[in-house]
Amino acid sequence: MAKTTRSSERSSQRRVDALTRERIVEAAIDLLDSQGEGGLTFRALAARLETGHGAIQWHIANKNELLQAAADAVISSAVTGVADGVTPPERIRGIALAVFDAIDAHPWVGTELSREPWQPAVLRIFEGVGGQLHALGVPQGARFDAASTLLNFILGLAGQYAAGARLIGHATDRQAFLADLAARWSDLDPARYPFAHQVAPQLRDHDDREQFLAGVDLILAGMTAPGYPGGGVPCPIRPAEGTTKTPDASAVNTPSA
Amino acid sequence: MAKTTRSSERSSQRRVDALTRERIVEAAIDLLDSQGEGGLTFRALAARLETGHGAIQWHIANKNELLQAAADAVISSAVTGVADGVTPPERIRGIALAVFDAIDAHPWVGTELSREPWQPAVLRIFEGVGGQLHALGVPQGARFDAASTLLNFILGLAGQYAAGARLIGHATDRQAFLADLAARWSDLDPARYPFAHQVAPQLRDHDDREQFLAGVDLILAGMTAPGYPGGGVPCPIRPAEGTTKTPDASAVNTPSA
DNA sequence: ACCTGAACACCGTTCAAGT
DNA sequence: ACCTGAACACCGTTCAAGT
Repeated sequence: MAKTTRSSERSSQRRVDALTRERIVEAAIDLLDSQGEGGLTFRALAARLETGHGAIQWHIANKNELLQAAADAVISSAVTGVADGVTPPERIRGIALAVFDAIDAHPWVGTELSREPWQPAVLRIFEGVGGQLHALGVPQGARFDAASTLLNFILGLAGQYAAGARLIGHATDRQAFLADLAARWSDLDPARYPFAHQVAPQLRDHDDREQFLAGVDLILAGMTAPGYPGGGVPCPIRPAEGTTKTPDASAVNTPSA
Repeated sequence: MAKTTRSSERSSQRRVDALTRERIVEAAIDLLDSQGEGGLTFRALAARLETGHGAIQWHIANKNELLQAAADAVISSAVTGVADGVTPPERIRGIALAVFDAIDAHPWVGTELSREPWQPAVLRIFEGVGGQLHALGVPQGARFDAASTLLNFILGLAGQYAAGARLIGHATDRQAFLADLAARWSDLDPARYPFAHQVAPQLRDHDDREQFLAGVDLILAGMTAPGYPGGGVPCPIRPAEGTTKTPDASAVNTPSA
């Protein structure tokens, strides 16, 4: 063992705070959390890591790569923590809520997710929800569309929620922000905006997290509804006992043709 | 009439190409369409309008306001063109597709919609879909959540689709882009990413517009599914005859308490 | 009221030069 | 291989000064 760790020994003989990709991403997350989305610049990052900004760009090519790496670190740890061994709809809800809570804690993640398609973090979410559709009873031909629907809903909320957080500071300001927005909706011409005018009171008092979960449930309900492909089968939101076990990879990958 | 048009006569006596908010927004849209999202700068706009960039910022305070105005102009004209007098689900589909097509023609609109919550353009979409929910049979208490779900789905796709368009040039490149992405999904470790690995072929051949419509239909199906509030009532996607007329504003605004 | 253009305070990225 | 720091080519925004 002493022999095999030669290279890691050598790296540990450098300055303890050697500049690594990992440390850069970590510092970027700290900076984004504490200073907001505008707070991440190569110069600020360089100051925090006590180096030049050119040094950072030797490890990470550009800002896009840095943001994707930071978002993936947050989403990866959020999705990994979701309880396993529950029913498929429960797992989908769990993943969705984990993403929501991650964005709530790190609003810049929401901006980043909705900014770049199919970045690693987005793929994780797609896989997380898509992997449950087989066990949920959605037929092979409809799974891609169904997963895409859930993903786009999650990303849509991610963007909106992040934008809201960007606008207001946090928590307490939210009440005032919603009250102000609800007042503006209430003042809208009922002839031109009857719906917005009508739901203004609900806007003021609603809980984003609950509304998000309601959206997930609505889409889950649609997947098993009569009229949707694969819907109408004797499989309500909760699958029949005995089918809740997550199928192994080989079963999932059985070609459908 | 000659007397009442005095002020408009006076303004028409100015240079024909007087700098107005309208002309600025129009030029901004042209610039965004032709040069892409990065093409809109106050300097480029000033050059095109043959003035200084300070002059523009006298009419429009900042870039955010300019982008919102441009997006609203596009969405407004798109939503206005949707056929009236059809069934509620048909109208929701029509509005959703109008938004999709507008983003397809002006990808920067997708970026802008997903960037800022409750800007005028977003409110138009929200009203457009939300206004159909009553006639669709969604009970009062569930309408806000339902409209929000549809809206977030649309905005999620808006952001992703715009990001895709930002990445690739247009049309023909799309085939290559999807083929490349599908190949990468296919190469993913089936043990870690079974779902993405499995749907890779579908990703390569899918049509974004059809998938978008499938998502709208899935959510519509959920609204009338058993298990969802108001679902299970004898009201399939198409409401019973005689209830399809859009209720007038006073009926819609009846307080529910 | 409307427009000008210089000045300010930033950005991300590049790159020759060092160790 | 890894890091430095100056230089480049931009931004949006502000603002005293004009007409």
